[in-house]
Amino acid sequence: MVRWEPDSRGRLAQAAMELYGERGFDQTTVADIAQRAGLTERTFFRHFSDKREVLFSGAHALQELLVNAVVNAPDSAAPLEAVSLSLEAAGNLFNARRDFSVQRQRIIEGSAELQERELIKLSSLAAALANALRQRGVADPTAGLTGEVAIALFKISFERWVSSSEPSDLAQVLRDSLEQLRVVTATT
Amino acid sequence: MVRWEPDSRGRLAQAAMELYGERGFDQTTVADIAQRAGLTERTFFRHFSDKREVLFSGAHALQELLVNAVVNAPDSAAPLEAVSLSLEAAGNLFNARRDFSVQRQRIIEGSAELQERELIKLSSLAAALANALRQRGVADPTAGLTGEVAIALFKISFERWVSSSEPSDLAQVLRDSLEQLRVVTATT
DNA sequence: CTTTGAATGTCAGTTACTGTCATCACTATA
DNA sequence: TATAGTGATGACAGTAACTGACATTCAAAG
Repeated sequence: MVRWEPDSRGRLAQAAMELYGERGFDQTTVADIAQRAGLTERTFFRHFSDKREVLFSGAHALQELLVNAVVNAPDSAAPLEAVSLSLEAAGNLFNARRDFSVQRQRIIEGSAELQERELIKLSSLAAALANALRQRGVADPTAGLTGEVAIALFKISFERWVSSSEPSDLAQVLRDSLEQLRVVTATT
Repeated sequence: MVRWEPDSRGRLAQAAMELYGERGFDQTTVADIAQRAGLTERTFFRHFSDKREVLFSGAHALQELLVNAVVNAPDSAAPLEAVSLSLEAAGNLFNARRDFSVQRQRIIEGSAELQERELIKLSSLAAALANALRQRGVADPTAGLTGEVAIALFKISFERWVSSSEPSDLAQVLRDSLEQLRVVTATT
């Protein structure tokens, strides 16, 4: 017989997702989450730095994916092409988890606090992409600018992807958005 | 003789700026701020929705400026040109308050909470710009994308502008960044 | 002089989060 | 087998951001 039920962290994350979905983020206390998971409030904060972080624990993996894709892009790829390849890889990752993504996004849209956390995670991704580009020898301000533009593309595309009625291919939406960007920035 | 010293809100804002600058945001309590302003904690929260908002009360005016500039841009202006005019106007506004901007940015950089708030304000600006473009008849996804790109340009430019040793012209930095963007997105 | 009203004070309460110490089984090592 | 860790959890007190409810103040309107 085990001392404690296994996977406390996973149980906490699941309880949190359920409660955020049922009552909304603001109407859920950490005590509620801990109780549903059969643990104490203190233990929640040992696994997650704050009440919001439960929804963003995947950000680290996403950042690694994006950065690796940029670093491993062919030498011939221009900065924007490199981050496009990177976004494409991320797009395929999300395609496999569309239902989860939609549910999660619905929760986030219901809370300003969660939107703030989402934005700072995206900002961190932009910085990481910029760093990866610098590793490729891209100078500033191009590196920083391309990182920000990549995240802007991702935001717009992700938004369209989760809100479309029939499931679509995020990677394709991303390519379309890039094409739109090229049109918008083209000098007449 | 007056009932209370005048301009409670202004005194609170000044006390907050001073204390955030002296000890940092995290090391300042609302009680500290209220005491320095000669008021109570409760009164602070009557003037500012939370501890962070003191630093962002100017966001509304900035949004109005940006939106108006887009709406009033010549009909002949393409979407990206319209937001560029808008950013140019904002640039001139900030040029007049560079010292304040630098001080404020230093405070924000010292606190993740403040960075989150800054990002959601910028995101709100992007949405407002997108709406202004739609008023001009720009369709989605171009409107949303252009709004996000404008904010990306602003972020990158503002960052460079506040961190440069010798004062420069933010409007000029913005123009340079736009030129960089055009280079980055140009199809080879 | 009375009344009214906007701005402030007072105070109790909730909740996110932290620090500290105790507890409990499992594990390695003597 | 005994004993000393070790890692995860519980228990509990404390801080600080914020909220709601009600009292207070004093200028201005009547």
